[in-house]
Amino acid sequence: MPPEDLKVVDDTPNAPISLHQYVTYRIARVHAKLNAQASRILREASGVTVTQWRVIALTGVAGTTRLSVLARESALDKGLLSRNLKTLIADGIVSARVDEHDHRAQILKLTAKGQEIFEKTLPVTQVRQRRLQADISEEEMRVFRNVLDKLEVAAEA
Amino acid sequence: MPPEDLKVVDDTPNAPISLHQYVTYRIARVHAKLNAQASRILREASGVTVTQWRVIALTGVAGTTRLSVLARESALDKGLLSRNLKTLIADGIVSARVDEHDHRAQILKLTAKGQEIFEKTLPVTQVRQRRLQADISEEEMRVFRNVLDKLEVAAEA
DNA sequence: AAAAATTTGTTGATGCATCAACGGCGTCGG
DNA sequence: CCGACGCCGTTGATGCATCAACAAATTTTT
Repeated sequence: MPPEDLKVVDDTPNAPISLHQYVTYRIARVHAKLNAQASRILREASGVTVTQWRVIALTGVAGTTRLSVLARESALDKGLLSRNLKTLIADGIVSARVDEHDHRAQILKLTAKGQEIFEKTLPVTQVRQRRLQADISEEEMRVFRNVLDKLEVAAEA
Repeated sequence: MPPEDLKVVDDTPNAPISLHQYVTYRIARVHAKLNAQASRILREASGVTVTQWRVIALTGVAGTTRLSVLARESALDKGLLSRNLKTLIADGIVSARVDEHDHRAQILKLTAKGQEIFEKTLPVTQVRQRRLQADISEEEMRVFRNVLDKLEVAAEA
């Protein structure tokens, strides 16, 4: 009987194993739910997708930036960013002009419309963030982020 | 200047805001990295994908199960599961036979080949799990999971 | 100054995830 | 018994994410 194998491990006190399907798993689940929530909130607030909002937020904060910088800062795929920027530019939310000093690169900036979306949406995301954390103490949060850091490092090895 | 807006918020002591791009964001990043790592490890170990492995593991543990049960237990989309099962069945890893008592449902089970993969791969995932947690104390882990739970609840609201 | 290597951003291919619509089956109330 | 309803699993459509190949521009090496 196959169940035996896992049960033994799972029932072991302090078993690191019941967590296999747990940590990675639970992160995946929580991630999916947070993502769905963010997606819904952003769509209602301003009709942008999560990735689009990330680009808008990063660009808004930076004032002026470039795709390669966004890719580094956000850890998002440059191909993904390129596609997203294309629609943001087409929608008049981001402007792009060729860099004088490097003709490969484009200088990205929010348009007035983009700026408006940024300023309107930022508070919405802040409220959400506060709600998410309402029930979590600072100490818990500190530990949480610390563990995330450790997991991220371990995930790269 | 747009940066002002955020800077003010970000620099506020105890600002809940510097975390907007943090918690959700960091979870997304860690998730992506964990996923990529799992994907690589599983491909090397037995040539299955992450979702396939989840199906195999759940089925292996359960001994016998059904798609709807898998969907509930794993919180994966039933459509996604259906597609994955299709290839697992085609590859001779899972067997399916119609339930006598409910002709809509199928009874799923690992084949000998699937059982072999399950038994060969389980330890690999266990080792990985131990590595991931090597640097994390039990207390940290407890807090971490607790925060994940709270976030998951908050994400559903 | 020419060749090689690197960087920037675009595109295509593929796989994953989510949502919605559907056909078939079973169950429950009348 | 039978019609309404809900559940099981499949399929299609769509969007997201990752990887790899590429052209153009720049930088480094020799």
